[in-house]
Amino acid sequence: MSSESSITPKQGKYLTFMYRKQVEEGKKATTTILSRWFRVNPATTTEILQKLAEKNLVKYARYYGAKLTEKGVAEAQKLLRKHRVLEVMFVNFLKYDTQKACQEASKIDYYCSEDLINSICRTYKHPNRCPCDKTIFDNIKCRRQDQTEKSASNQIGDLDG
Amino acid sequence: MSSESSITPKQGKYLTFMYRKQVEEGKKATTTILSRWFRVNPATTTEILQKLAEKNLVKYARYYGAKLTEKGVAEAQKLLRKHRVLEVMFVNFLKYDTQKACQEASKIDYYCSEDLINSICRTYKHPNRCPCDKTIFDNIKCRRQDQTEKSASNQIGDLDG
DNA sequence: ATAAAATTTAGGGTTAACCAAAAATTTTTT
DNA sequence: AAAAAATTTTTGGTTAACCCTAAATTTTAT
Repeated sequence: MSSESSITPKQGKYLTFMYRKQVEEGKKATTTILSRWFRVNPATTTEILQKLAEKNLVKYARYYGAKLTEKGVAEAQKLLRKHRVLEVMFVNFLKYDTQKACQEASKIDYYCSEDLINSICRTYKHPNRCPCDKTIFDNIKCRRQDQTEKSASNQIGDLDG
Repeated sequence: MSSESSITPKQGKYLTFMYRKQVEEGKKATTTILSRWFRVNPATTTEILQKLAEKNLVKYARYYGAKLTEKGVAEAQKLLRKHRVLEVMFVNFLKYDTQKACQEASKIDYYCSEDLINSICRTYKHPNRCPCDKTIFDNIKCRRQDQTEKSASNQIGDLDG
């Protein structure tokens, strides 16, 4: 249930990077480009691409590269929304410049619950642009101010404050 | 450098839990107590305790339990500060109740940079109590509004927004 | 049609977390 | 003080995420 995300942090980074390249820039994210960006051996990139393919987030044909599936696009947008909503907050609330906002958002976006992001999003009246003017994808639940989330009580290892 | 934290997320959870028990409640966090709290096999707890001992965060003598070292206390306080500063923000800015604030803070505290936490802390004029009235430890750098942090440019795999 | 470049396979490695079962140690009962 | 019980540790695993080099394969550019 809830499956907040069945992908790993690194897989998330790959998805969002591929999204930017493919969807937003109309370019193709080749194995080389990915491996250079993430500074890993191409073999590592291939491996991750294959994992993403297993999860149907990417359509992968060897030697021909990988393309985000609908599911992959959705997942990337989910992550980018988190990232960009955080950026909005960091710029507005903490007066960060866009670059720093991006850096700090990158460190935690993956770990932020959708609920938390929605709260921030509502606070800022559902912004549709991040500080660097990229789209913040719409989220129906958020717009509905959906309180459906059961406040899952007694989480393991929580309450450490 | 900067070593923002050489401990793993789980190790961090252990440290903060032990801190609460030992320092704040004057009790002892035995292997059984820890393994029950984290819902893991006692063997797993022993293993983690040994790792913490290797890192000098805990003084560990088999069968006699573990105690936080000075270094361990410092590390725990660093993490608890992050946690509690986040709670302050969630309660004030997002109008979360203390329980929810705690839950959401637990998900990201470890991953938040000290710099980010300091920015939030400054915004709230260095609060010394979290919403559940626990201490927020002082941080000299933060009080000094220390801008020393080099904005480490070009982080690998960042800029995914 | 080759040579060069890109990509994948094959076969590795490390580290974090986890577990069950057996052994060791301490604690509690009787 | 033994025996029994409870706790803790050791032993010997597992899985998953990332990462690598070197060799093979496929594509591309000449």
